[in-house]
Amino acid sequence: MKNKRRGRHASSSLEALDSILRSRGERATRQRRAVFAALADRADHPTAEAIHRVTRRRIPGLSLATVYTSLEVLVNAGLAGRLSGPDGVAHYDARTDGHDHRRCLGCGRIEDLDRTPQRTLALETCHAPGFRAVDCRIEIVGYCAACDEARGARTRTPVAESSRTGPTQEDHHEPS
Amino acid sequence: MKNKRRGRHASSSLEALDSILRSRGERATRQRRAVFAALADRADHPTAEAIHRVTRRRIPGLSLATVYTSLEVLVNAGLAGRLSGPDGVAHYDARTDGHDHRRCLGCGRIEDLDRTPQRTLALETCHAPGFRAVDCRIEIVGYCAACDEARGARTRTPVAESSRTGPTQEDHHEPS
DNA sequence: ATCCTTGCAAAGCATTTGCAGTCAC
DNA sequence: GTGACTGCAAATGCTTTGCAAGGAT
Repeated sequence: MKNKRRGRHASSSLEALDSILRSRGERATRQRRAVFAALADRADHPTAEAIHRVTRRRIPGLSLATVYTSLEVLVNAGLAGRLSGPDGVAHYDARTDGHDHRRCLGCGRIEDLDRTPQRTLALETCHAPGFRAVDCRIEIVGYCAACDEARGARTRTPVAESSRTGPTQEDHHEPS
Repeated sequence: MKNKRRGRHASSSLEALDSILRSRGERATRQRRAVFAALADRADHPTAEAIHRVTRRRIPGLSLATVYTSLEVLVNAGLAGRLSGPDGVAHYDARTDGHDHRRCLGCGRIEDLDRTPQRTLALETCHAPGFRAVDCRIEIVGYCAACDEARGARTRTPVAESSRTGPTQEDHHEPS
């Protein structure tokens, strides 16, 4: 089963984590390392609760509140990104380079898209007078192969950005 | 004062509202008409609470819960769109055609962008195998002229998608 | 030794829901 | 007249916060 991508930049980044945090006057605690490692270990974009479930296995007493504050620290330090979507819950991203996302309306899964031409174009053309652009967020919305097939020939209503009542599953399966 | 854009498609759409709702077996109530009118009346992208403040002037007893459910009905009927962003609150949009947005990190204001080349490109190229794309959401993030100037030469940290602790103002000024 | 962090629980928000009264049909 | 809709308030779910105990520097 697809275990590609696991531990992709965990090695290099985990070493940098300590010094980056310390250089910001913040402490490199076991909890923050675990949260960061759990995030860097995954190619999907887990929620705080998903990260909590994983990290709790290594650190049983770790609380969800700490996961939230640790993620906040990581985001502020530029070591993680936060994604907000129609589901109303925050998803976190170990990648901090500019890239696009693809969200499945069926299962809620968010995937990375690399070097898309529309991102390049958007960053080139978005510098309108009267607005200083610093970034752009691009998200392709649709159905992944599994969900598209599962729905079959059902209600194929082209969704815009509706359905907060949409996907419930967030977290496919985590490694044991 | 910039009152351009007010009532842009209110006339045509307000007439259609009743029949569209009725054709869906739903009722065209005074509250829903007011919510829709308030939304169509504005070029910015108000929150439910902002719409509540405006509609309450016409219908004093109108509750925030009703605004929420009315907006839900409108979104489901394809008469409005919902925007979710890093601020954690839902913004609503009277425009239902595909278009991009530009969000100011200073004041939180969201503006429409018409026919951007990156949207065309994104919709053309996003049909990857194993994914059926139905839409794309593109948001340019940065600072509007006023906010850019107000910040002056301050902390010009290029923001990615961080700062939930960012903008507080959501709603410039509403017509009395 | 200092004081930043954690864990717990409680508070905060935005949004949803249950129920009785009301209104559109 | 009937059943959907509203208004109120309470409930929900995600996220943040206050405080005492614990841990990193």
